[in-house]
Amino acid sequence: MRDNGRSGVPPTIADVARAAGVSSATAARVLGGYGYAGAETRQRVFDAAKRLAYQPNQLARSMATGRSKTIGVVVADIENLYFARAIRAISDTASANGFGVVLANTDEDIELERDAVRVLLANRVDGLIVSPTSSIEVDHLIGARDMGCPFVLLDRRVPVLNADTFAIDNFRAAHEAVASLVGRDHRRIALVSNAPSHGEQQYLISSVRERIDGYRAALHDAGIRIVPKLIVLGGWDTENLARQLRRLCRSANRPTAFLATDSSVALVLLKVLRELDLSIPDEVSLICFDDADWTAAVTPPLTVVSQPIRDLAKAATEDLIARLQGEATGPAEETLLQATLIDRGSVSHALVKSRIERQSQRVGN
Amino acid sequence: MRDNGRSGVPPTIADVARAAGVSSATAARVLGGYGYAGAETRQRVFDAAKRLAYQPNQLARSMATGRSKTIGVVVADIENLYFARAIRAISDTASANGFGVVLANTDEDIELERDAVRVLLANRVDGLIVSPTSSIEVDHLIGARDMGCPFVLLDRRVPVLNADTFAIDNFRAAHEAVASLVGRDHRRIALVSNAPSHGEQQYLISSVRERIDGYRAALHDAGIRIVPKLIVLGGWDTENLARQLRRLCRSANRPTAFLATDSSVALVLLKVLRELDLSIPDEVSLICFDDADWTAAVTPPLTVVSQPIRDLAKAATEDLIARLQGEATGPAEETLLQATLIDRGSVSHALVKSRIERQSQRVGN
DNA sequence: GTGAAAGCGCTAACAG
DNA sequence: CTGTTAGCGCTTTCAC
Repeated sequence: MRDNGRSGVPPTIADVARAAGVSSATAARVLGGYGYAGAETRQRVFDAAKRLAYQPNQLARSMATGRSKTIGVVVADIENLYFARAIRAISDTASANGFGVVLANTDEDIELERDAVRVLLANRVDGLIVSPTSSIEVDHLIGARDMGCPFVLLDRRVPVLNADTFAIDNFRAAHEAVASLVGRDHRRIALVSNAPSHGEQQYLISSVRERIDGYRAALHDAGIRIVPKLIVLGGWDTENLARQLRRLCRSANRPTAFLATDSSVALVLLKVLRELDLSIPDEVSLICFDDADWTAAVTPPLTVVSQPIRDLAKAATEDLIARLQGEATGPAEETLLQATLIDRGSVSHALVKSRIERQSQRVGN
Repeated sequence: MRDNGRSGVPPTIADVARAAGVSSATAARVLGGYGYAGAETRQRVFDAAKRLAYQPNQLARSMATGRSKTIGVVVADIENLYFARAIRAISDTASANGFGVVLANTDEDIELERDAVRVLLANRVDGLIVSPTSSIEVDHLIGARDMGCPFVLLDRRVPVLNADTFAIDNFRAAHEAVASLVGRDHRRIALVSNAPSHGEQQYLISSVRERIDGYRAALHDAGIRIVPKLIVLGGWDTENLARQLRRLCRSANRPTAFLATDSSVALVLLKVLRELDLSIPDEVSLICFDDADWTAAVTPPLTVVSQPIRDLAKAATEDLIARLQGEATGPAEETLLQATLIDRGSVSHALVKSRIERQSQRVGN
């Protein structure tokens, strides 16, 4: 009754072996590509396999070998361009190495992250690529490692974990961006992020924290006083962020330039500026992180900090796989890639504005 | 030597059973939540499990039950906003139902799609959600079904497959968009897509084909002649698309309005228009499919056809899971959701332009 | 209620 | 080179 055709029940190695007239061990060896097998036997097995449309059962294989050839990916949100690019690169790199990818979103919620890791562990992924929400609550990651499931960190650093980490040099990137604004005589420069506002410094995800540090350092280097109000944190709440920005832009001391920590923040800012009828770059200059495709198509095109996230994700995946395969067993390493400032024209000289105004008045417009 | 601590080897049900002083069958019953178990036994098992930090091995479970509690998702490209949203919704819906998601990209390449399906099948996903690249080469999908792996179609229809399908009413959406342009006196309306240009009608993915049909019908209804040159197909090649658009915009009979079949196409168009210094909506009107977040933030905000892709993806996932669980065993059904035209201001009256020009000349500007 | 035992499909020694 | 034989960790009859 078994395998009497193509009806619902996939053929097993035993079926193939029977059809080929060999033992299932032999069939397994040729189909699995390990161990020896005579040329003719080999052929017979392949033929039989093709005839029955045999598909190896990776589950059984994993069961027997103890390794599933899959890696788990834990990020905040696939819809976020940055992570989408990362996942794409991870997925490509993984399948090029014969690994599958199983996905989990956390929405920056530590409980969801815990769940996600638990599920992935239950599915016996061989390793994890994680962009952790918290740099404090990391017990589940330690637990994963204890259970023999290694992980690498992507985009965010958590020193206590002592794990291979792949990130941007955020300090430097922010420093460079702010310095370029300072170089055009901007002095009231705001930093805008979606990150949570409540907590202490240490509760911020490392990337944001480092960007803030870079921002501060650049201002400090230029001898510009740091104004706390110019650091705007939205707390993952777009409406809230928009409100804060509106208030800031209406205040007497409106910033002349903004640094947005990602493209979705830039979008909020763009909307607010349009509401208030403030033009870029004449009245307000803007730089944002992430070279989203739309940033080059809008008017004016946006000056951005381009992050090599695909390279980062690829490197992370290759590193994880190398470790899984026993190569690369050294101590934890940190790979820091440099971001690139792409000047497109959303930044102008801070004085242009007042010059224009004076000019207009003279003309009597 | 086994399980002497938290060292690399995860505890099994047998370990828990031993620690609880019961048989592994009993431990399995309480941990697996099936079959009977005395209240006290139950407690002892739970305690032991917690003490050992036991994590069920989903692989072994799948092996024994024959079902893996995972679904495979096959789409063209995660980086594409539309699919990213879909995947997010699928992933959320799946995990709400205790299912995992494993991912595969095809890049609109039929060979990659075949590979992807093969890998997913090998991993014994219980079912598939597919956005097929071709409506012709679908043997691998039929094969999957024959092997007992059911699938639902997302976004694209393939009637011969006779599978549950979840898509937008693309004909109607395009018809409505074009009609709204016609209503503002546009008569030279171009349709722009990334889809391949070479093949016959039938080789186009269904969504694009239906949008073209809707476009044609709307023009026909308005008594406007259809000009083949106004249907621009890029063939997944952005540069090529840009070239064609540039040529079209420079021609004497430049279209007064464009319908872009997705937001990435709109991006290309936006860039070309900026190059040629054509302003929206005064000189050119534009509607694009997909309510990408940036479309509302740019100047002017773009009028879009908003597709309920998240709802679609959620419905697809729920339907698949229902079928997997034996509920919903009826014949294949097609779920067509309606898109919504969101008017934001990138469309103006076709005559405005000439009127403005005449005015300017009168003023002598 | 609980335990013993037989698989799920494959790999991995180990003989021959 | 090829066949035999144990498992991998869990579920699932079937007795007790």
